[in-house]
Amino acid sequence: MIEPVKGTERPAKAEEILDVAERMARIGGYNGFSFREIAKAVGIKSASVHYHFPGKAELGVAVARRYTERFLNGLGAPDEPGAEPEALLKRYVAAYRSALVDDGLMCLCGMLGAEIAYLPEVVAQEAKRFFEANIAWLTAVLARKGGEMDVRADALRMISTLEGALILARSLDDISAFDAATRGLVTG
Amino acid sequence: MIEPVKGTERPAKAEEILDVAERMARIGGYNGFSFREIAKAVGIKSASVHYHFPGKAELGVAVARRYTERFLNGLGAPDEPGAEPEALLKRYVAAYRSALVDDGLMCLCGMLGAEIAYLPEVVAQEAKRFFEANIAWLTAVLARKGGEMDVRADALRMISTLEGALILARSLDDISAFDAATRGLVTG
DNA sequence: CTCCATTTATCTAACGATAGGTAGACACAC
DNA sequence: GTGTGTCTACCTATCGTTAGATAAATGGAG
Repeated sequence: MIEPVKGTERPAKAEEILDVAERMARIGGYNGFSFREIAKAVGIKSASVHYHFPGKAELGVAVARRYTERFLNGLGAPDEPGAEPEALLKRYVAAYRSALVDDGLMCLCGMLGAEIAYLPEVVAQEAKRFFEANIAWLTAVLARKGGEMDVRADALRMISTLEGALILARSLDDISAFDAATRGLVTG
Repeated sequence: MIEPVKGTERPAKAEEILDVAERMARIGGYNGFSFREIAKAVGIKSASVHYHFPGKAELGVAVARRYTERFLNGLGAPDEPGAEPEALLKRYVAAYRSALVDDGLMCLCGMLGAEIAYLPEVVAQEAKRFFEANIAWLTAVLARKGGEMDVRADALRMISTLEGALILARSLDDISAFDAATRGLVTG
């Protein structure tokens, strides 16, 4: 039997709860999921969800942490050998696109970021950490690419455009709007 | 006595309600305002808010309509004589920036767009209309400027970047992130 | 000018639904 | 028998919404 390496081993039911909560949050934000709805989806009662995650804030933090971790893992190291910086940037854009096109979901932290003023402080911190990690990854890749004047500004611009494009495409109910908005983001 | 020209004359109290609702919605989205909180802010009871706006959806629509109208009015005509296209685009960026920096508020329709899956249909339509009007304005300006290959794509990219930059800057609690993200958006 | 009807704008009080959260009992596994 | 995980049964708070009453202003009709 293969044991997970991470120190974040969780009961299967807890993982299930995170799955449902993440999907709901990526549609409707922090207010888009509730203990009762999650409980119904995973086949237990809402009181039992509190057994795995004491409160909504803790659940929100857990969802955001796992999301950020997976997102970064999916990107790979910014100095990945054998991967051109431009290919890494394209991979970055593709990560956003696939969320929208393949799963019909928004970026979790884009959702949290929009409503950040109403978030429990601990959850807001996780959204902030996601963006800071993204900036770090992008600046590392852009620095490797070279020729950039202000890599941090470019990183911020890329993230902004992608997050905004998700919102815009869903508002217009037109996936092609995402592609149009992000066209030329990488190859400039 | 000067009578307002518009067909949207409203009792002063209704306008007050819209003011409060808009400010709350631009902080916390559609779920960020409630009849009770609005009522408290304008000094009446929540039931009385229903006198002016029958339901929350109608209030949301009224807020969004007024917001869009004011936003477009603030931009001026895309073919405004004596205004360089580039100056108009800078005015567009400045509109977003001033909301964030001067008022500490988000774009209403960016907020609505983020949670659009949970919105009453009529409210979602208003958010969509805002973006479509913005695309129309920007494409008109960009077409005047000339030399663009795909004006619609450029318009979508500008809106996405600006909306995303608002979210990013507020998430990072760093206004300079907005400026960095939107630097070179116009003069590119 | 006065009387009556209507409108305007607000109130009190409550409704049913849903939210997050808690206490204590119960079953099952090691 | 000690945890682990789930249950039933509740709590308090807030939500949008409604019913019904009230007081003040408005506007014709006699």
